[in-house]
Amino acid sequence: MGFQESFKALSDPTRRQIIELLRNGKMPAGEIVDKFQMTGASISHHLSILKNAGLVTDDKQGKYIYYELNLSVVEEILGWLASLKEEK
Amino acid sequence: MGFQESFKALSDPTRRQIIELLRNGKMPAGEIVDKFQMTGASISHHLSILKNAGLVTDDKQGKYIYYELNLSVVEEILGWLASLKEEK
DNA sequence: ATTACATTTAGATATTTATCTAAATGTCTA
DNA sequence: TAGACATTTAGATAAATATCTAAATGTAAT
Repeated sequence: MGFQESFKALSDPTRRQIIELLRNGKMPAGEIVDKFQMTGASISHHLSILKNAGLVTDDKQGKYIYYELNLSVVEEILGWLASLKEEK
Repeated sequence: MGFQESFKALSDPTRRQIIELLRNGKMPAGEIVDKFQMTGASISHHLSILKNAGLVTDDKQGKYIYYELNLSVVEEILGWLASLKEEK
């Protein structure tokens, strides 16, 4: 993980929308797919990038894989950005 | 501008380092170049991406071009990230 | 005016990335 | 156990990106 992957993950508009969707709680992959005009394979790719960056976690429950926002990574990024406001 | 360009700009490690350098105040392009093992042309390219994203401003004074961090864009990103902590 | 300096622009190349279609994997249900 | 469903993986392609060298631009100093 690290900022590299986090910011790269956030630099794509589809992935930012996915993250916004997940603000209200976990959601299965298929339901996420339904919100976009893009193949499931593409969304799956985006989800794996978000997961790799630590921004989401996944939880397999039988047929479904639930994705959930991981706020601790969001906090790390917030911390870095906030530090820019102070001289070193 | 917009989040698209901001996050893309922040997704490169060289550009994040440039931003950290500018935490302590403005700096001319050449001095920034000196901090990296990369050609001036490449740094210039990175600076133009940061500028295009609104993350830095430039101020030409004779021979030198001073770059300065623009915290208002940092604040916008902070705002978006912070909003992820609240349900919609 | 010439030269030197500071920075950017242009053009080229190799790498990364977003997306697609098709195929594979795993799980449930009839 | 077949078939349907949910999701991912593989492989391909087009577009974007980071970097370089070389050339251009603009400014200052001699």
